Amino acid sequence: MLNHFGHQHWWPINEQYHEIHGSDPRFEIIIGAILTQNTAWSNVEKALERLREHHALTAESIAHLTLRTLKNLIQPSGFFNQKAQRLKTISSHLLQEYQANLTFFFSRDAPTIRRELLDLNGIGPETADSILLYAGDKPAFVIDAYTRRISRRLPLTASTESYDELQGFFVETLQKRYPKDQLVPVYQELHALMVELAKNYCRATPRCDQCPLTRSCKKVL
DNA sequence: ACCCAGGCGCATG
DNA sequence: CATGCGCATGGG
Repeated sequence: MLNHFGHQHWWPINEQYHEIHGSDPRFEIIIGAILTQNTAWSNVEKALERLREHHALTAESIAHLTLRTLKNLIQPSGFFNQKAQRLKTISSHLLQEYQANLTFFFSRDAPTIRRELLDLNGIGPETADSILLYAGDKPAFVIDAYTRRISRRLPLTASTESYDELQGFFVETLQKRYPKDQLVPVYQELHALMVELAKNYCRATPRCDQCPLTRSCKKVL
């Protein structure tokens, strides 16, 4: 997939990104992970841009905005009533418990942070793992609708697997193949590549959970 | 006029 | 416990 699609460079965390956007990319990733819940990324970009224009890409600002203003800002990303509340919840949590210091927040092991995130209303397993992997550089493999679709149609696992079971399959397989210090970049790249693969060759159609992958899709694999 | 998108929480049986 | 449903927008 890497040969076919090239690097996906999702959420690059580097100095350059920080300079250009003037906000902590880790916080943007946290916000983006919530805004993209069952939503096209193009819509999330519109919402992020509006937040950036209003200097509302920090935990402090979001925690202090009125709910009404926040809903208006993120309106293009859909589900804005629930998502505005969810952004408030995570921002207030980071502010009150960690003084909005993300280095402090991420300075613990992944399972601890994961449990803490799952306790917040509006953060489920995928959102938690996306935050851990792409904002925290923590080894948390992300399972999403695309990953699940490909896994079912190959098939890689039984079709009744839970989130944790499917994640376990990927983690065990990858841990055997890569040294520990390579897992984070491998998780980041592989997840992004599977999304790209599914977008190109494995789009959702009604009652298509068992339909075979196309030949061109298998060729890439 | 449809269908789809990088889920989640809550209400039912 | 496990499905089902509502949430809302913009692009194909």
